[in-house]
Amino acid sequence: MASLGELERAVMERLWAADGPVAATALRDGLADRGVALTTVHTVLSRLEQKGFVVHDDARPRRFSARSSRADHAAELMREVLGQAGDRQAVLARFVGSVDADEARMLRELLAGAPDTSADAPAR
Amino acid sequence: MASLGELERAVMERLWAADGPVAATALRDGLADRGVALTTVHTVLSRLEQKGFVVHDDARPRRFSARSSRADHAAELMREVLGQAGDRQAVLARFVGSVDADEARMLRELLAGAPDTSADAPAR
DNA sequence: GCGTTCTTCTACGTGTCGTAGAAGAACTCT
DNA sequence: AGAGTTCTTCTACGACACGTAGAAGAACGC
Repeated sequence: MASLGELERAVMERLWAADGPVAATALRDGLADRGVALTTVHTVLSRLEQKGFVVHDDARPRRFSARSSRADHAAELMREVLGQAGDRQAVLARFVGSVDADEARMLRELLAGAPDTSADAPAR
Repeated sequence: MASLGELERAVMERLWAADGPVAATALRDGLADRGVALTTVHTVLSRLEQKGFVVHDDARPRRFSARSSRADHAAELMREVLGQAGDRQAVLARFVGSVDADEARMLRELLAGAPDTSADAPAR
């Protein structure tokens, strides 16, 4: 799994927060606190594209968007961790043991709502 | 969160698999396929200690052991991902939507077993 | 057409990680 | 105790990822 650097994560955060494609200039402005140059933003965007996290359209001022939602990304990471961890049951036990009451409730509801076979993974 | 390199992960894997402290030489032998030198193993162990993943006793041929179990580590990673991800509900929904029937069953059982407030997070 | 803006190429500094030699410390065995 | 063996620590280097951005060329607006 490719993990993200500091700036890369910040950029993804902006893309996830946006409700549509975003131009590089807008991203630079959003990252004004960091004072990064536009070219820096472009470099990062290229790298994110190579890693498969970002795509851009071919409109003239290019617009970039995240390939998957923040939630999808996070869920995928969780899956990955679980998958690579040998004893899934043990991991899930520790995980469930550490969630707070709120999260436990959410999990119960989600598990109740989604019948077993779960052939319903939304198209994504 | 400090993530692990290739060799670092391999070493952790051995430590997790072992049922007790392990000497550096044993680790090197376990990693024979890689043909790493003993000093390399030591360097990696030092770095892992700095990162808080490993501790060693003061017996003379030093013995190293993982600070937390593989399952604990994985569960902690899952927590971390969930925590940093803004909308926990959305993430959990995606996650639950992606687990297989087996995992769903485990989760249900674990959630049924552990009462709500979960004021039982082990000292650690 | 001409200035402005965007895109792409190339590059460098820093930090992390794999890799290990050298030198010193400690142990074992006789 | 002495000598050889083994372990530990220090130091270092190359590769690669990432933050950073300048320069040069491409496309656009007017």
